[in-house]
Amino acid sequence: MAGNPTISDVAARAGVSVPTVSRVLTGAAKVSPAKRELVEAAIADLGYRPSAAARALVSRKPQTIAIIAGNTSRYGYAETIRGIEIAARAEGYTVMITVVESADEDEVDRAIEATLTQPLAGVAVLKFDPPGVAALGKIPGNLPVVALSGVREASLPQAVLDEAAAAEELTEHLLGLGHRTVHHVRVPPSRRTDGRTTGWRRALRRAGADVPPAVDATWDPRSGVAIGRALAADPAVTAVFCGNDEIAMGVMRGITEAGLRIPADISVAGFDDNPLAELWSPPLTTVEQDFAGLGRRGFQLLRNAIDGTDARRHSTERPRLVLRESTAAPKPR
Amino acid sequence: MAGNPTISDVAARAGVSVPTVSRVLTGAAKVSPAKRELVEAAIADLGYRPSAAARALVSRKPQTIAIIAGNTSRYGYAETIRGIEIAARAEGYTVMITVVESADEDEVDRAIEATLTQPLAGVAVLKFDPPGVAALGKIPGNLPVVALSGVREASLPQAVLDEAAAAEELTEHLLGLGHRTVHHVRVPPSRRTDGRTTGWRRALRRAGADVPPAVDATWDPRSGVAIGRALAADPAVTAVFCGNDEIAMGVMRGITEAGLRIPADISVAGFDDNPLAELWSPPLTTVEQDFAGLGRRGFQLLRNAIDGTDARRHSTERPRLVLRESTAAPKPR
DNA sequence: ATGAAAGCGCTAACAC
DNA sequence: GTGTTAGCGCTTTCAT
Repeated sequence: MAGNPTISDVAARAGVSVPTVSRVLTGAAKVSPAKRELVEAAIADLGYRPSAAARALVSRKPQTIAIIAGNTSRYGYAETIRGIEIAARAEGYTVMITVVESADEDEVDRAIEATLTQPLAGVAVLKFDPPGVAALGKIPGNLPVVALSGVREASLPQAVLDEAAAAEELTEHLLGLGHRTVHHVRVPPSRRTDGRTTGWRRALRRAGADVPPAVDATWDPRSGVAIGRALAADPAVTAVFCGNDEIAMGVMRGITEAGLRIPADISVAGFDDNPLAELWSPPLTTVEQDFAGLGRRGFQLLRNAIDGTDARRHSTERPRLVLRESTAAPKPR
Repeated sequence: MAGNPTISDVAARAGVSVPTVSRVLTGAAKVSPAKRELVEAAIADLGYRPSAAARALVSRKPQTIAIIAGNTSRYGYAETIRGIEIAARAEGYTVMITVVESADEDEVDRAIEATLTQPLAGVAVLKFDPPGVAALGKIPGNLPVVALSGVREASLPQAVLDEAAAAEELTEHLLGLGHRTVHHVRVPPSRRTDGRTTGWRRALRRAGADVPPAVDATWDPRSGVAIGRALAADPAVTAVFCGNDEIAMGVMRGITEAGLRIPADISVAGFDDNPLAELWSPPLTTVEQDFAGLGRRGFQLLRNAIDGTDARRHSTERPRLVLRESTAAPKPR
């Protein structure tokens, strides 16, 4: 026996037929205790492990789900993936990850093709960015899918973090402190607009405040530094809402380098509640997003889709404001 | 045709035999241009996609590798996984991730079993922590494996970041600044000792400096705060080397809360060069670890093992010291 | 309760 | 070059 033992090796060793071994394995039908014991002993002796490939081939019930993501290492992405993985593992699913780094059509196609080639029970797409959006569009309709993201959408099962509501609440908090308006630094959005920007604008409009143009940062926290310096140079800027904590940290550094203090001169708020946010100086006011929970909820929706359960297809959760020391009332003029 | 089209649907549609379609697919043998075109048209029409399960079953050349990791979201882990994934994808491999959260025997077994059930070309294990070490011990010998880690080891192919050398260099730097000794805060080690601790101790010993007991932190950056406060209370402490940047940030916060300044009163250095390290106040002296590169190198070694190439089985890289502003000469007494 | 036979979708081996 | 035949490791009939 050169390679791994197969089911027929087990059958031979136990002195039973192959289907009987299969029955023991799957528990699908009754097997007499005596034979069951023989089979189990043979399995243990041989170190036998069933082949998922052969199983998926014949039973058409793959136990693998694919996660498609534009990134795996940034905080929100990594935590969401972790949440999916934990929920999936708990229910006996294996997880496969495909990274689609750009929305470039060729790259998306290649990645999707490679993934869909696998026997998949379903797919979870992190629709956080343009690659995610592009990937979602390519998944064939007959495969169960769930989208995870910050922006609500109609057609597919989707788990959402209501970023717009949270951003609105945060902006209102800033306005309530007495700021005449709030400036906004965006992280790269998944589409023309994103929930954080939408909520921010909504709060400003409702309060009748000026809506200054949003400033675009990249995902690199360092991109916030120059933006912070520029913001510091504008005396109209008293409060800044950043698209994520990392950018906020860059912006704060830029503001500090320009000689202003936070929050005395300018209030800065972030988004995500990165584990380092509370350790920052000053500790960062932000919005706690339960990414791992998003992942878990997403997996549940995917399971519903896989099982054909006609259960809920949507799940929304409202992120929670975390007030710390980087925001305060504007200084009197 | 209820489900997905199969290779025989394609063959029927193109008016050729099944193996001919297979030959077009794999490029393994010559097919006349005419038939090739027919086949390609049929594939496109049907939206046919070969089944990786069936392929792996018969060809015994799976194109999937598994990554086994104790965590997916912490910086070093996430970056390493990203590096493996990118390298693997570039060579046509799909990546599957298994998380083993604890070294608990049952959990490790379950996770490994579930993974090995898949048709796998090979496995990459992140041997950063006890779960990784435990998992590594469970991989059957006939499966290509690579270990990625900070500590050199003999028997398996392994890609390494020479943390001991880097930690030694960093400690020497601190000693060279005039500190009588350097205190050390450890992150949870993968075994009794880890490279960072080893390098630190080696430098101290060689310099004839005191070797204070190492203090243990958890992975949570907040665990550093209390440690920082305690360290600040000890007047003998003038320099602290932390096992990673996040802990260093917690420690710095604790020291600052205790009323001391960095680096004037106490120098603090980290490890990893987290993207936020240079934005911290003061910017953190640390060691840049190329985790993504570690992942890439690891994948190459794994490929060697898979292909049976008798190429190198080890790859070491020396992390690079990054001097910033959190370390300085001790203040004169 | 159990075995024999069939077949999942594909590639390998062998004719021609 | 191309078709025919076999068979990967397993589950699913269908007998018994």
